[in-house]
Amino acid sequence: MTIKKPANIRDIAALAGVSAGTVSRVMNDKPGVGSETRAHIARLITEYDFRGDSNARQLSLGRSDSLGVVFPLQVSEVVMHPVYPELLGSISDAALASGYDVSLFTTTAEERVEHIVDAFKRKRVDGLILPAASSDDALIQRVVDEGIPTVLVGHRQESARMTWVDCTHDQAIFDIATAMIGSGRTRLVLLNGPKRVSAYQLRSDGFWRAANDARLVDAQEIELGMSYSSGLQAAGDLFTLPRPPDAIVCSADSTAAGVLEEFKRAGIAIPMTAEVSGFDDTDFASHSTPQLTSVRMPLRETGAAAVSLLLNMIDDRTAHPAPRLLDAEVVWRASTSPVGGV
Amino acid sequence: MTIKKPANIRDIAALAGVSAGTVSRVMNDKPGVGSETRAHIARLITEYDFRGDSNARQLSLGRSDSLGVVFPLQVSEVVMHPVYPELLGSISDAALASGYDVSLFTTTAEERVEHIVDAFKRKRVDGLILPAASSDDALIQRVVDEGIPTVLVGHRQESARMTWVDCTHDQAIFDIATAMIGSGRTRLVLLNGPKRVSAYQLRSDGFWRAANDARLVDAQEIELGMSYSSGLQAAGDLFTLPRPPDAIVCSADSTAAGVLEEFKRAGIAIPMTAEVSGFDDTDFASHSTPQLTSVRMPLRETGAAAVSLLLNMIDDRTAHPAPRLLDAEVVWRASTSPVGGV
DNA sequence: GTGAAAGCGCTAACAC
DNA sequence: GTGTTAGCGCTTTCAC
Repeated sequence: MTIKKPANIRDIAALAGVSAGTVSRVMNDKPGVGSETRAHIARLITEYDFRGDSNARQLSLGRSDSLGVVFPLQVSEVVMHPVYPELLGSISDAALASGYDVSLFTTTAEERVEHIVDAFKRKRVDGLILPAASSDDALIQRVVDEGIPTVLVGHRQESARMTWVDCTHDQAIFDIATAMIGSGRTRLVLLNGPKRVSAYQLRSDGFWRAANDARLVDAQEIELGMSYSSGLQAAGDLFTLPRPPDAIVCSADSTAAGVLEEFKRAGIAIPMTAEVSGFDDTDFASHSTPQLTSVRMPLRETGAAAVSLLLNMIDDRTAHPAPRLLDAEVVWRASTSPVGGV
Repeated sequence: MTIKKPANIRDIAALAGVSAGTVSRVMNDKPGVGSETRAHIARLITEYDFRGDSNARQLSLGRSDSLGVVFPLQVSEVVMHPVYPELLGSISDAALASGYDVSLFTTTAEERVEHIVDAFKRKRVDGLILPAASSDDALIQRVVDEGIPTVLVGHRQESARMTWVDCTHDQAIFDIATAMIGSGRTRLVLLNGPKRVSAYQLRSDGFWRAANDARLVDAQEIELGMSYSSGLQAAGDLFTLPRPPDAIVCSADSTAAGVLEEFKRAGIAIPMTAEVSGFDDTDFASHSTPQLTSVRMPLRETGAAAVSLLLNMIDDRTAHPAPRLLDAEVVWRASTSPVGGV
């Protein structure tokens, strides 16, 4: 004969001969229960595999213990594709470690913005992590208007209930471009994504700061999709010019891979005739010929920091945690000359 | 003077001079409300931007309107990396279209299995979509035991409350290998992922079916991680053999990219000396030199089908929808000889 | 067609 | 220490 499974906290209470309140105290590790009673109740909870109903708990508490994460996951050339899975994984891990679930929203398309705001208003999520936002993102404005606790990742903008986490894209690109110039290059090109995406704007900033510091006259920036094919094509185009570049800084390894391939086809020696760098430090970068200088972003730290800041804002309605700027690391490899010259 | 925002359904009811029940009927498009009353209440709801509290609704209804999706998102060589974002995006889109949210779980590691079961038992999710499962997955057993409505993606296993969606990995690889044999190749190699992952087992099946049908004696399968670097290395190793292969079937474009690169280094002509194929039909495949024959999986359809089957099982506790097998498509390109021989 | 009332299962303030 | 009580905000019978 099988034990009828107790359905709710009152059933457990009845079994233990106590009241529901006492069981609640035990389940939430609250004080005010005698150690024997506590042990007894704990045993019953385990025995009957009782978990409670989170909807009821959340209704009572007025919160959802759930974070919304907004990711434009559609495969798109615009988007910094390789970083998403890892970032998402790290956010999820960090949330879980703090007892939060992650609710996923996959686009910021105009018609979906209201769905995200709605999720907050209906108390489905307590706050938002919003990566890769651009300054003209409609969702940002709404989030500010509604006072939704929000942490931006990769876009630096603050307001009362909004802060950000980012890494030093600009400094990394500055360091790379400066090293290229230091090794004698004068005709630099940046193959960049669209600058309305903050991460790309920052890379542009770093690139131009390096070019201007060195009073370079031949630097240029080209905006394109961050794909293998666009790198391939851009490299082809550039080398039909009368004075082709001698250094190409790419905002993605995928684009750099296209450049490498086209250079191979065209017989252009790397790094002798032209230096090339990538971004994202993918598996490709460490195994291409030549190996590709690239930039490693601190993705797991970024995710963890975003969760930590957000929980901070959720727990304390008046908190306004300072933004976090983490270090991106340049991984120097053979596609650029050694730092500091030939 | 700003209007004090009505906090709950009773406030709206008071404003409309009706009872909460009536407002509830309007919000859920239920019959039994006069059209004038309905219009009036609808107007107030819009005016005050009232949404209701989903925790309360869920408590009352006993469900969460939320689907759990389990994705091992940690960057890993074992995992079919490029398909995840798109699959996840399509699941999310389909769920949203049916009024469901998506709750994300990022690992099936032993210690996390209970967390996922827990989420169901606490009514945080109504069911599970579980992609890329392998047959020895501990979560599958738990899910069956607990009777959690579940749809497997990429692993074919059924039980009372569990069904699956998959595509024809095996047939695609069979077609490719058969075409290679048809164009005169006799020494085929499959570079495959670990066979405990069902998708890789199926590719193995298709490969060996083709090899056996043709009574090939020189076919072999090598298990490795599905990365660029493992393709690079495997290709190098294979061509130190006395009788190197004349056709390499890869279970991922990333691996095929490594093979292509190594062949280029070694001066092996493709497809003349050896044919090569990939899987996933990434951007690389359509732009490499030579362009890469690859397999395009119906990812968006897969996600949509998974959601549809799952909602079916959630709505009807006795439903046991038939599994869905979708077609994977071989995209023939220059890295293999034309279908049917030279 | 609409209102009243009884839950859904939990938490927390207040008694004792 | 522990029980009692009053919600949390919604849905849904059951009257009228």
